[in-house]
Amino acid sequence: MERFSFREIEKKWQNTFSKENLYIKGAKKFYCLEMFPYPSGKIHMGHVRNYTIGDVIARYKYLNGFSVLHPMGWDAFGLPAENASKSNNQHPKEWTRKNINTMKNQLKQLGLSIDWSLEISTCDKEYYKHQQELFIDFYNNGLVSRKETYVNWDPVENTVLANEQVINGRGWRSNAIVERKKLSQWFFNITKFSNDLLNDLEKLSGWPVKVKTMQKNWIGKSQGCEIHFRLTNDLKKKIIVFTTRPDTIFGASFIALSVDHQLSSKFENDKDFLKFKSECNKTGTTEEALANADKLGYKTGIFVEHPFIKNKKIPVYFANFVLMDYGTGAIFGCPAHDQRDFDFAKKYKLEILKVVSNGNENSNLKEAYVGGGKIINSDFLNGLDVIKAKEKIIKVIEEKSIGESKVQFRLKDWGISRQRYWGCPIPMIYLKDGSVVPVDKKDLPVELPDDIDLKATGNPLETHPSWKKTVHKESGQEAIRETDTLDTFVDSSWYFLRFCSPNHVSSPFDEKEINYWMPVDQYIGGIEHAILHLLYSRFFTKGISKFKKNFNINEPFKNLFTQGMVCHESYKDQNGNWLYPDEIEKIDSNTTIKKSDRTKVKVGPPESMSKSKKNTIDPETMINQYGADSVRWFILSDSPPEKDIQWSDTGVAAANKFLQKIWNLNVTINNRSQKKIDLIIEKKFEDQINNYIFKIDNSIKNFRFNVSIAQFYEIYNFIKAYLEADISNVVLKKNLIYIMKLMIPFTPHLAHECLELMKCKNIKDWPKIDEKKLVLDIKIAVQINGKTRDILSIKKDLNQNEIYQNILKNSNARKYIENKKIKKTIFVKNKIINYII
RNA sequence: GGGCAAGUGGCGGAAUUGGUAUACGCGCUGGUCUUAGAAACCAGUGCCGCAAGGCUUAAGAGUUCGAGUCUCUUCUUGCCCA
Repeated sequence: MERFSFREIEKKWQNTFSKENLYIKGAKKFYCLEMFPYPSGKIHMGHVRNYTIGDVIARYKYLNGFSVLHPMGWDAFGLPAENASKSNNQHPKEWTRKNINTMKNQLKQLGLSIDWSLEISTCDKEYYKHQQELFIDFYNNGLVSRKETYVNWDPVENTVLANEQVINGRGWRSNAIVERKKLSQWFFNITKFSNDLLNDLEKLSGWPVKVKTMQKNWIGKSQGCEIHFRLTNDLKKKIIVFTTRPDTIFGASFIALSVDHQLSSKFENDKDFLKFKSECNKTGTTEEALANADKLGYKTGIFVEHPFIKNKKIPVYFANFVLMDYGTGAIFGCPAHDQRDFDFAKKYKLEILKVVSNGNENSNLKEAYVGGGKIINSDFLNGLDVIKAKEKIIKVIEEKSIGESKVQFRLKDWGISRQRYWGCPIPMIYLKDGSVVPVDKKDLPVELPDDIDLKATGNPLETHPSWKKTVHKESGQEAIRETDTLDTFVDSSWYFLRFCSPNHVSSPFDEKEINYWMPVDQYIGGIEHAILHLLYSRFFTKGISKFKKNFNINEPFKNLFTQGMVCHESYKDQNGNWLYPDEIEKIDSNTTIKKSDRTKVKVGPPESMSKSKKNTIDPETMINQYGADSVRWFILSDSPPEKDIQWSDTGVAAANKFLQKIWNLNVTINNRSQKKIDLIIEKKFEDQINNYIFKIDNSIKNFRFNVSIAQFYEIYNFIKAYLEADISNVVLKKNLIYIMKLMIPFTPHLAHECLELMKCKNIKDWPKIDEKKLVLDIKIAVQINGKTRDILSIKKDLNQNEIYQNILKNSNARKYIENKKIKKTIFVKNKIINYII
């Protein structure tokens, strides 16, 4: 048998692919986009899976006559480049370029249908120049502001972290305990779009429900109200609190203020208070940190009146779990029905009064009861359920003018300042007279300086001897540049727009191209970006549509697919050190040993591949060993794309074997000597192939690539069984060509090579299904009392009686119905007959 | 604690959406070929049983002529939010 040499063939076809142009604009367009990678060094299996899935879709659409935009680029700014440069003394620019080159070559080896002429890199000044322009546009349209706020400060990375970068109170990268620090920061006013971002989720029918739910929870719209509490010693003054549970007002036993509340000015000279305040600043700002932190309070000695209970005085505290940027920076505490309030009340021995019945009114609470129920101990609210009580109390509060209904969002403005070098400079300057203005658009880009001191601590742009000094041309004033750079999430919030016209010089994008290609028809990436990247991209799209007149896009991604992770077992030796898969050997199903010293190895469960656990498989090694087609085939074959997949060496070897068989089948049929022809056999053969085409086409459309691949295995067995049958070479070849065309999206190199062997000229002609032939010989299930007793192969459309006669003649179900009284017959034509006896 | 998924052989998984449960692959067993091994090829492989047959989709109930699929309860796992 001829051996299929994937090395030669893959190289040959990659050359051809690079010359193909998928996106000649036609009547039907399809924008297929996978999340672009961070150039960290080499590609990993997660990339292979992501881009293979994308390539199947892109090629499928291309072969079905669509103009396909299938670009690739690099999310090239970010902290790792800076860290790497510190440890190996290489400039971030060089490090990044080197990685991009490596990874680009690796991606090319996968045989992806990517149009590399569209390549962009976010660290190129040609890209970030336009980003700076967009920033200024956002600024001029009131969508950027500068605020002094508390931020999550990572003391190891020396930088500000977004809330989502804080995990369990620690920095996501450094694992250092996060502190609260007050800084002046630039913000995108994403909260101006809170309602749109929430409501438009409903339009996104092509998104996974799961992702939409996560975004909905993240935006977190809640109905609540403000309530005014008058100070007992000065009735003209009041504290305004915000609450989402006004129905629990009768259970209020304290007021808690943020340490930054206006009232704190009274305590500026109070040493104890200042000490308390600095203590508070050690707590992070995430909800989780606040919930888990020890509840600390500082008693002010001030009291307020309860708005509904005469002569009830409520003490006022400063508390560490109340933040100034949530609501009004003041809350009322109802310990019985809020866990934080409960913890606080226990600590400071405050009253805990139940106002919502948990069904057991006289018991003492061990923790807060946050469920629903009837209101009790609450005067005019008694007997109402929580929802009704909320409506009523808000109405009363508004009537008495002691507060008002308010909608609150959990979503906060997007802090984008980073005290880092390797990012897009924020194009703002600070004038001598104290004003802050954008850089003149004509002077863009504000370029990153190359000559920086990587060893120095702090922000290299800040410490650079001259870079930040500039002059404001309009006024002639000396000025200082903003030395913070943009969060890298900004870079990825509009790259999908840039891809539509990546070489457009005069503006970020050519609006004609945008309106042709956008929205992205299929976006593919990891679930880890379910909230931030996708939310920010949606915000950017909505923001741009506010100031670009001809920009008609409201949502960037029409369909979203989130693929699962690639997993592998992990291995630990006797000393607890992680081992790479190629350092171990499996003796039998229970024993795994370390190759070097034959000691036993502990095998851990399959987990997401990560460098720290050494459970990684290098794609390039696999491609060299088995070929790109085999790797693509395996990564699609074993699990549905949205689920996690376990990497298996035997699996990829099996893929390789099968592809070899496919090649041999093509060679065999190509050289086959002509047989007798039996038209009935030929028809049966062609009808069955027609069925397979239908199933494969369907499974590709539904992202069930593992099912498509199982079909190819069946087809192989099916065709092979016909090689010696009375069937003409013309029919065999014609149908094999159909199958090879179906294989192009999965194994493009092999499929093209086979089609060339078969002298197929018209590649771009996806096999059509003959709908009429779809159901061929009928198999009907024969059931007795709902139990299947036989399956009959019969002619189509037989009636009940004909089938009954058939059973009596041919079926071993006969014994169940012969001489029995049939009470009832359930008959579904061409599917099932069920006799009840 | 709340929300959302999911639970099918030794393993990954399939099931035309309420109508043949276990497709396809891996693994395993036997065979052919070979000095031997590897590769390749052929056959078998849910469980119990010699067989006829019976049982089986986490557990239990329900709806239905018929449930892996729909409803309820319980258990387990994963993810997200707290």
